[in-house]
Amino acid sequence: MPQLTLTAMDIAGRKDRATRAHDQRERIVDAARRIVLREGLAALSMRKIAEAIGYSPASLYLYFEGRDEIAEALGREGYAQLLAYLEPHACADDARERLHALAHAYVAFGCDHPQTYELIFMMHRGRQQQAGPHAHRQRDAASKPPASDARACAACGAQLFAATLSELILARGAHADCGLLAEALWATLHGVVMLTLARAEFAPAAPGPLIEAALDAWFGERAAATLPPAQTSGAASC
Amino acid sequence: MPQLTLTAMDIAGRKDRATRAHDQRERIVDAARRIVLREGLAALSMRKIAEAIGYSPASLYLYFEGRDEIAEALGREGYAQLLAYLEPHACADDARERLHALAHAYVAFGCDHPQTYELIFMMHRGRQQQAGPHAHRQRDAASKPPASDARACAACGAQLFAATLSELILARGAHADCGLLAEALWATLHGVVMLTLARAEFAPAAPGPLIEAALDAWFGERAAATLPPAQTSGAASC
DNA sequence: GTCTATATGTCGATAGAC
DNA sequence: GTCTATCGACATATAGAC
Repeated sequence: MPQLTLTAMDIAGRKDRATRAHDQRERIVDAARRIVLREGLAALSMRKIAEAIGYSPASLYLYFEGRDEIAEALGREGYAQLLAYLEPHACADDARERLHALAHAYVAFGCDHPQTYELIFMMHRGRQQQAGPHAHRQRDAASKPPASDARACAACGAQLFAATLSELILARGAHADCGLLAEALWATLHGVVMLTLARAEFAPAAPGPLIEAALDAWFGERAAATLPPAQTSGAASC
Repeated sequence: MPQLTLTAMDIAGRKDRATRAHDQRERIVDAARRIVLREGLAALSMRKIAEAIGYSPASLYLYFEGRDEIAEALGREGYAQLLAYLEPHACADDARERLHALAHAYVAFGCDHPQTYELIFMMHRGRQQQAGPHAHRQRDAASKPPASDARACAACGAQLFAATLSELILARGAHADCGLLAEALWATLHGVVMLTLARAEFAPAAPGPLIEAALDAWFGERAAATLPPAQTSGAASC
């Protein structure tokens, strides 16, 4: 049965091809990650990636549509890194303890891995239309999903804290709009990170005490009974 | 007295020259501002500025050392704009009312003038070393002051709120570390703005209620007695 | 599948004529 | 003081040979 054998080989060949393509994509992303970690997202370019893996720039287009797709892959990866980094800090039994640990870890991650944090939350800015003459075609084509998994990450920043926060509040018998407070908490931590990364002059002298003060005022023991009630507008309460 | 006349003319001439130079600088900055407002800071280039005012790119270097100096001038201007925007919102007699108005106005300014906000707080990022081959000379020369008035703006973000905040807290007889809380408040508002500017998916559904919730939890009437005490570490208390 | 070569555009900054 | 011309570098992306 030569047909069967041929079919089997076809399948094997297809698998091989798929695997090789996958490996190449990984090599490319690896090189891209090294560049971003060393020089920042703004310095990422097809040429540099190609040079780093001994390719010609043209070959990269066999595996990725362009720079943006590579950057997006790095962003996904970065978000996974952030989650992995936070996970061990979410193990405390006490909700309050857990919330504090998570908050400090979040800021620590952002400050210690600025390039990765930038990848996650700042993919958009700069280099808006600095591309070549064919960029508009790319843009039109890429306008299908503004970001394939953007919605998945959407409120994820807040959701990182929402569960713990709701547990904390419920345990105290208080009734508050957890979604709103989680967003506020996320914004605060994000703000601390961004101010720190923006300029040394903007950074809070000591982020640690600042985070403590913020959490204490919001969720400290003495604040237990004073949380604002769920509001009529906006996000669903917990 | 020909000497005197000559001297007088010299002085007049010098004044003229200085005035003209000043006018030219203004023309340049005006054009630069228009470009940034229309296309963002990343799109600001010497060539575009020159074209906008009918100059050759080379001529700009007679009035500015380079792109960075122009951007810095725009940043100063943007900060002044922010202050001017906030001022009318700081007129309420009641400290609590004033704090709320300031907070909302701050976020509104950032969201409504993203390019200007970027100019103030994100001058640093991207385009780090995207310049030409002679950029290193520039960098060496410019390394005297990392930013001439950076120190002046340093904790200004927090200071925008510190006075009102301290008044509010003192009025209630509570004792808290105003500096720390002011920084936390600033970080929160900055975070809200940045998340909003970064991506629609990140932005809080409604910034208004979020700000209200944050302020209420921190400084709401029911939170009056529960503010965290001044801490031993960090900034000076008020 | 990979590369060379190229098209097309961007930029900062300078030298030297006028 | 202003411009032309240019240097030297960056980029995205494609066409077509091998």
